[in-house]
Amino acid sequence: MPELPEVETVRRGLVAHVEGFSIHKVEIFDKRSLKRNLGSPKAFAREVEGLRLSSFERRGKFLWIPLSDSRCLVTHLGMSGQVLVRNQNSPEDKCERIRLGVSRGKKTLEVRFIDQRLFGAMYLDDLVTGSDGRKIPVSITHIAPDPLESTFDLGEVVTTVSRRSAGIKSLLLNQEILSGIGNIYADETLWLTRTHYLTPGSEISKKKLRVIIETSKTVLLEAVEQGGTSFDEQYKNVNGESGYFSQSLNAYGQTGLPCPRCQTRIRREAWSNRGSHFCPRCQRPKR
DNA sequence: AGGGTAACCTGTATGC
DNA sequence: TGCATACAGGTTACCC
Repeated sequence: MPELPEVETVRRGLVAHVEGFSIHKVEIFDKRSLKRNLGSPKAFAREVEGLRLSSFERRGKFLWIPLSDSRCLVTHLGMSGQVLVRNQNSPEDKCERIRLGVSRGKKTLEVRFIDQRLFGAMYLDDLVTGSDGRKIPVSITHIAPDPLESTFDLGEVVTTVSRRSAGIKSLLLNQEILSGIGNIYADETLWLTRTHYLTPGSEISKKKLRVIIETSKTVLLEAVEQGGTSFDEQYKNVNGESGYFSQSLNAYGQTGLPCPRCQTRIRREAWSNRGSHFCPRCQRPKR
């Protein structure tokens, strides 16, 4: 479910509601949500309890809380993960997998990790200094900077993409080239730039690649401003509220609806175990 | 090395 | 109602 804008919305929600709180209790309802954690669930709880939530970091779709100079708690939401901040004794949420009891002074709250499909996870990890000098979890050293990071190198990404023969969509989704883009924002970026999703990266001019990557950044930023994209119960911010970017979608999930530019019906094609949405007229394949 | 595909899971919507 | 199928905001392991 969550791509960069949704994860950033969650991050901001945590900053607003639980920054400076300390973890006093850990409850694990489903161990499968710790699948990327190296130690046992007990060791996880032991290490996390007592620690202070001093800051919330993000790269692409990965979120982490530094716990010391060399350790952190990483959260990845997978396809269906949510983080909700609830009052103590709030009604139960479906598919809650992990609960962190947090408090500051007299104020006590719960940070609930919800995940229907179990593709997401929370796990403890070591922090290392990445190539750009930023401290990141070891497990994400292969994840490239996202377009919203100050170290993001547009020229480098354009060069990489221009050397690849894979389709532009799979390159935009490749988190080792640039991170944060998922199926929604890839389809939206390609619609905005009138690009067919199967066009090989090497067949697109550098000038146009530059426009495509810059457009992806604009789309991500606008979606962050709208609080992300929600079309069902699967994505909510930390308060359980929906984001509004779904109202701005031009292609993703718009199958059969008129293209906002030319009125041709948006088509969905099965692609790589998922779907690709595009306008067959505005986004013709290069012949 | 790079590209494509299947696998990991659960829940909901749709059609017969 | 019951059953089968399709589909869902991601990542990774494993083929070629």
